[in-house]
Amino acid sequence: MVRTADAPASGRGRVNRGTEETRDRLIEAALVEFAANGFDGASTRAIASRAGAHQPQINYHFESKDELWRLCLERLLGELDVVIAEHVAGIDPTDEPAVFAAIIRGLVVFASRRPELNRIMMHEGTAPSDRLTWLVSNHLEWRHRDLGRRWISLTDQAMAAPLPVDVLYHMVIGAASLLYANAPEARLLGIEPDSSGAVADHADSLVAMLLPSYRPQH
Amino acid sequence: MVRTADAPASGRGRVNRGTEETRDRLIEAALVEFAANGFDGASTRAIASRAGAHQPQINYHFESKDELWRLCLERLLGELDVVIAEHVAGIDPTDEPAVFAAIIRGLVVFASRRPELNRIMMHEGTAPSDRLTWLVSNHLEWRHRDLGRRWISLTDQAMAAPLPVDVLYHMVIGAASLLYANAPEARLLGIEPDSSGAVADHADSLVAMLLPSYRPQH
DNA sequence: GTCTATAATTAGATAGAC
DNA sequence: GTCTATCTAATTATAGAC
Repeated sequence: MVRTADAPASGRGRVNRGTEETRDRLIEAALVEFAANGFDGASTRAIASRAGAHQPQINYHFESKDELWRLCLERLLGELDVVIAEHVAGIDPTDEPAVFAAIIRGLVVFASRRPELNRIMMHEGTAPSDRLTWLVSNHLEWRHRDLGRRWISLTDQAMAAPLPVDVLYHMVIGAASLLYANAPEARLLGIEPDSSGAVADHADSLVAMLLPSYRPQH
Repeated sequence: MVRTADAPASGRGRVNRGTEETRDRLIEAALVEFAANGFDGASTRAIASRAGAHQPQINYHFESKDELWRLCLERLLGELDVVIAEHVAGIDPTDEPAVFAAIIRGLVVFASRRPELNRIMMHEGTAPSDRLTWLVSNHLEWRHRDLGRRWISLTDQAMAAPLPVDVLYHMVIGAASLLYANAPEARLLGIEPDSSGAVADHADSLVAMLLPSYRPQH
């Protein structure tokens, strides 16, 4: 089914190319600015400027800076899910170590490609706020529970390193993502986080440390 | 040699009790605010209020908000050095795995006691800035080099996990500190980062993962 | 939908009385 | 040294022409 030019859609299905594109560019620019400078440090002027738009367009396309922030998080988390799904695809779901290893690899690869998500979460996690409460209850809680369940199952099978569940989540995310979240700092230290092969090595090392008795088949 | 009351010191050696105390409280309050909200999110009014002082006192005691921030970092880094020195004290310096393990334990213990340092560093590491350049060249560079040298030596002795030097620093710091840096997030997930015994277990787990063949004597 | 102009608030820093 | 009052600049959000 093709939509013809002389019969433009109306109402709920209506699509305005120019508008959707600007909205999209604003979200993309916002997520970069929020990641680099935090919520308070990211001015709506800087966001609009990065998107090639004017500052008042933000409040035309979004209810507030807060709503824009939430849309940034949902875009990034959606992309994370895609990358993890790609890594898990084709693996036997009953092979729990292999699935867990694929999730960890997905986390490392995503953190290197899209450091913005981990940057924003590290900014927001340092103090209670309405944004943090929204983020945890809508997006983080189930992910945390899911990873914990998998870890306990692997622990029961003696496949897991001796790591308490309560530290697993943050240790894994910290070990997987700080290098990329703080890439500007790393570069000043002479490290190039995205150099070829380094990301895969990083992921392999982390998997090997978490699942000492697991050896992936090549 | 005792300074008598009727001969108050003057010039460079002069000490004003009230002043030094206010200055001290302002630094302590600032470091908490910078850690919670980032440099931009921490207003000088909020800092002064937390210290029980008025906002203009900040510019009386410090040249600028930037200088106050640098003094916060130097206080925190000084405290980190003390905690690491305490953990390394009494260990045979030629026992490289034991020294490395003690440093890691010191990092975990300090991150749990004083999460402000890692919070601030995670805020600042997400974008280039004069603050970040100052921090890296004055305080982070030598620490990074020192840890890397120790890791290479342990790798040569086959005591280290198969982890590239270039990822070691951030993986260790991320694994050691994210739980405490993002404690407000962890608490919303139902985790109490500072519960008794958990910090020591965290440190032991991390050491065991990094130095698989090292077994500490109890 | 996009633009200019601006309202309303808050920021860091300063002046001057005490 | 500490306080009140205030300056200048920057912030988010809105009004209204086009």
